[in-house]
This record gives sequence, C-alpha cells and structure tokens, in this order.
Amino acid sequence: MPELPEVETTRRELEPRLVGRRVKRVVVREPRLRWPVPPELAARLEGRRITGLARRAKYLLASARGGTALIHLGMTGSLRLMSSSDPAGPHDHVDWRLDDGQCLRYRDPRRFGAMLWWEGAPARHPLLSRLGPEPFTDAFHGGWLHERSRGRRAAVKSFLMDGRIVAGVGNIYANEALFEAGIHPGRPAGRISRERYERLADAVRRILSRSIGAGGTSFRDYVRTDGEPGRYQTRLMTYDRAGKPCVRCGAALRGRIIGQRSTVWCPRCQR
DNA sequence: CTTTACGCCTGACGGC
DNA sequence: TGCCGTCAGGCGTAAA
Repeated sequence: MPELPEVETTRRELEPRLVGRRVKRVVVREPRLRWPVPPELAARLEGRRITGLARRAKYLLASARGGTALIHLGMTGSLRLMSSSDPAGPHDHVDWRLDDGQCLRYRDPRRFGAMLWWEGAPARHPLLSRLGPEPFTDAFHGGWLHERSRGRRAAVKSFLMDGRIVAGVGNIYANEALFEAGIHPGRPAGRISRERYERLADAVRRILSRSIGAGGTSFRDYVRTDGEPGRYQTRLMTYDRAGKPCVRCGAALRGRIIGQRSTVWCPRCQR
C-alpha cells in the first residue's frame, strides 16, 4: 500500500529519468480511476517537457509548462519506467510515452488512485490546500501535534492519520511510529503530553526515513519503478503481526480495528 | 468544528 | 475443483 515512503521512493527514482523529457504521447486505456482521467491531461501534456517532479503528502506532482499532473497511487498503484515497446499488462491504465523511447506506466488494479490535471498553483488544488505540514519540515514537531490535539477525544492513531494534522502518514507507518514512541494507538489524542508528542514526531520521521532508505514497503501491489519490491516489510514491527511476539519484549501483539483501520500494538510497551 | 460511516474496486482467502 | 461471501484499505464525502 503506497504511503509516503513508497511515493517518495517512486519520486526519487523517477526524477532523474523523467524531468527534462518531453511527453510524446499519453495513452489512457482505462480512464475510470477514483476520478476519471480528464481528456485535457493528454491534450495538455503531449508535446510538453516535464520540468519537475515533486511530492506533497502521497501525491506526485509532475509539472509542465501550463500545468501540473497530480498522481495518486491509491491502494494498489505503481509507476514503472520501461520501454514503450513493452506490452501493457492487466491494469496498466495509463502510459506516458517519452521522447527517449521510455514509457512511464501507471498500473492500479483497484483503481483507487488518480491522475488529474491542474493549471493553477499546486498548493491551491482542493486536494492539497488543506493538508498539514510534511513530516520532514520544521513545521512538524511535537508542539504542533500537542497544540492540535487539545480537546480531541479520537484515538491518537486516527489523529496521526488525519492529513490535515500531518501529511502522508498512513495506516502502516502510524502503527509503526506509535510502537516506536511507546504510545497506545487507542489513547485519546487530547490526553497525551507534549513530551510524548515530541517522541512521536521523532518516531514518525525516523520510521519514514528508514522505510525510504529501504525503498518502501511492498505488501501486495506496490513495486519500485524498476518493478522490484521494497525491502522495508521485513522490518515492520507491528503491521500484520497481531498475535506474534513483540520484537522488544516478547509479549503477544494485540490487534483491533481503530478508526476503521487494522491496528496492532504491544500491550506491554505501549501505554 | 469533530467524529463516524460509507463507498469506490479487485484479488486473496476461507468455508463448503 | 469451483463458487461465493468476506475482507482489506486511502481518502474524499456525507451524515451525525
């Protein structure tokens, strides 16, 4: 499931091979993603050069003269670079054929992802305009989490996964960061001290950094741009490990649905 | 404002 | 073996 580390891994791998290239042709085999791929995406992108590739939360932003393509990988999306002559497989919904013979190919079996075109400033896009700070910026710190959580009764895990609080933390890494910080995922967000939120902010950054360093987590569908899986799934401490021993203390990890998401924690290490 | 539930979608899995 | 029900889940949206 692509979260911030998977999207950032994709961005870093694509950037040197995509930026500066001209898009010769956009082929949309299946426009029915989360929102329909708009016809103007192909119309505007064809013939233009990609001038940059940025990330905001889990969105990739490919800029060109006159606009920006927003790409979201949803649950099962991946972007790979291959030869334009490679035959498309199942769920390969969109190709960007480039001027050097490469092809940027978007695959997404469940079609929860998106590919949109936006002609204004990216920060003004409705999907981006209300996002909270990026985890790796100075604006994200324990004091911010503490301040924003006052009066909130929802579980800290749900709070941490709220994109308006911090951008890009999804279910897997919320579980991992709370484990690392020793905080029970079900604890009401408003009842956690500033000191513990400092530890949580640090843990979020550390967990995300480690996963980016490993090329992300591949559970089912996510692959890197060369088709290889990420390596971080071998280092997950909680996710998908309910009932298994805690890597730190050996106690059996507990699992429960919190905020409609599978949640795993150690009953001894997390309070 | 916050919180909760729903739905989009396919593939994997378990039960019979 | 095959069919079918259930589940997973990012995240926008609607409703409470």
